[in-house]
Parts: sequence; C-alpha cells; structure tokens
Amino acid sequence: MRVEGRDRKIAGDLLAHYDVHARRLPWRVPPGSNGADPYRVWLSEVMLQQTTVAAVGPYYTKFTERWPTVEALADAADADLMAAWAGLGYYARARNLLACARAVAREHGGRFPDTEEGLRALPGVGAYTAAAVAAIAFGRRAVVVDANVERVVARLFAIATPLPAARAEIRAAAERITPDTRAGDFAQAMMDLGATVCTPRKPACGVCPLREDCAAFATADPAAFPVKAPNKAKPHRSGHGWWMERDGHVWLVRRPDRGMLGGMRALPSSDWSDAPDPAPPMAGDWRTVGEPVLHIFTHFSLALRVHHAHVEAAPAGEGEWWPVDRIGEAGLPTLFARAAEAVRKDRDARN
DNA sequence: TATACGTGGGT
DNA sequence: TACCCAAGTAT
Repeated sequence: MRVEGRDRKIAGDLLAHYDVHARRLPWRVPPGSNGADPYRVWLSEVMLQQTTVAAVGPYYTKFTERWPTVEALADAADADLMAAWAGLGYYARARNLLACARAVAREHGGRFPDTEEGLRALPGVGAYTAAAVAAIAFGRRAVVVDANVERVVARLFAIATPLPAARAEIRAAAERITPDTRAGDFAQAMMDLGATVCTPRKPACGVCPLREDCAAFATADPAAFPVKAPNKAKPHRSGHGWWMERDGHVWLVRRPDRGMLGGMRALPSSDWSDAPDPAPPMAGDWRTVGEPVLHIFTHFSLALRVHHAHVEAAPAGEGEWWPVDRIGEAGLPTLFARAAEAVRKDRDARN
C-alpha cells in the first residue's frame, strides 16, 4: 500500500539520518548499539521531563557519580536526594525518584521491569517515560510520544486539530510510523529532530531528512503546526520570607510534601496569598531587603519580601539551624537561594 | 479534560 | 519586555 510504504520510508530516512547526526549525550549509547543501562536511561528520562538537555547535564553527572546504581539511590537519605535535586525544579520528580528506586530495589530485586506495563506502575513513571525506557533500555517496540514527537508528527501529517484534542490523532500517526526494530533509536531520532531541526519556531526544513514526506513542508507555513490555543495569563502573587540568624546559623524549615517546592528545605515564609503584612515568626532586629525577590513559576509570578534579623532562640515549630557559610549546600530551591543571596547583599550594603 | 507543578534560555 | 518553550506526571 502506498500509505504504508510512506510510513516505512519515514522511519528508514530518519534512522539513516540519526546514524550520522545523533547527538552525543551523557546518558546515550551510540546508535544501533545495545547495552543501555536501564537505571541510567530511567534517571535521564525523569530528569528530562519538561527540562532542557543543558539543564540536566550537570545533575545527571552528579547523580550517577554519587549513586551509580539503583540500589545506591534507594539507600540515599531523603534529605540528601532532595538537596541534590535542588535547582532542577518540579520537585515531585525527586520524591517519586526515590520512591521508584526503593520499589525497584526492594520489590523487583534491583532490576527495572522490562515492559511498558511494568514500568508504568512505578512512581513518577507515566506513559511517556514507560515507553521511552521500554524502547531505549530494553529494545521493545513502544510508541514514544513527547512534545517533540507531537510537533514532528503534527507537521508530517499536517494535523490541523488543535492540541490537546489532537493527541489521539497524533498518537495513531506515531504508532503507524514507529518501526518494529530499533524503536529506541527511532524515538531518540524523533526527539533529536524535534530539538534541533523541527523546532517550534523557524524550523530548519532545508536540512530535514523528512521534508519530502512532510505535509506541513508543502504548505506556506510549516511552523503553524501543531495548532495550539493561546496560554492563559499568569497571576501575580506576593509573600514574605524570614531569615533568622543566630551564632552564624540560619533557621531553615522543610516544606510539606504537597504543594509548591514540596519536600524542600526553605526559609520560613508566608503562604504567598497576597495577605496583608503578616507578623514575623518572633521578635528581633528586623530589617527588610529593599527590593523584593521576583520569581516566575509555571503558573504565577511571585514577589517575595525578604526580612532578616538576629534572634536569641529558635522560633516555634520544626526546623534546623544551618551554617550560614555553607548555605550553598542546604539544597534550597532557586526562590530561596535568591532570597538568601538578597540578604547577603543587603547586609554587605549596610556595612 | 483541566490544573498544579520549577527553572532557565530563547526571541 | 513579555511570552514561549522544554525527553510529563499526578490528581
């Protein structure tokens, strides 16, 4: 059949291109080779969820040096794991990473399940990651659909249905072009193509190995696919954070597992709900940093007013005194790392 | 199906 | 500047 032949040609052309142009990435084995370590594939895939290759690089190196196996990771202390993840974002991933490593080590004898279904049952492993690990680490034929694949497929077939309604149509098309062999290479080739050639804006169609078979290339504006609704405006919020210092130590708390920055060390702070100026946690020589720390999250932006004081005792509630000269090792998420830096600068400016 | 959930880089 | 986007998952 003509259509079936076209689908096979797409995979063949893409794999031939990948054999020459595959990006060399720390977690990747050369095209066509076996032996990818499931632990490393899984770790990289979780880190790469909604996160750029450039941001993941140093974290992947740090994690694999410190925890070379899934058993080693399973034995990590929660606080160490969360601190090592600090700055990478989406902290539910770190909590699920640890839960997943412990499940693999203790319930699966240290070996990752080698099927999509088995992988999908693990914490933090969704449809995409299960398919990616099954294909890349175990050579299974699995249909791997991430945002890159969605874009490439929407263009190849000029799918005009807007996202997210187009997902079923896109998946069906991805299913048709996924080859029976080299599914792992095919998945990575599609993602490389999306990241380097078939980019969201200004795609490099001139060097694309699939342009002959691309329905969008035949239109006036290939970048018009996939069709998406405009994003909603982000609300602005404000809040307060408190730096309490005593004998060269600052008081840090751990945020609850649920919600923003869940499970992370943090400065005590208000609930960011625009409430009127709340009272500080305790008495002290309070001063306020001149400019609030501005931080943009996925679905709102925050202006955090940062206050600092020397105190005589610990405030009420759970927490720990952390050495100020080692604040960089506390594993603060970026918002609070910036708040700490703002306090340091404010004090320098006053002296 | 819609929303919550980080961060940094690109335009 | 303001907005878009990135190898998604859980609820």
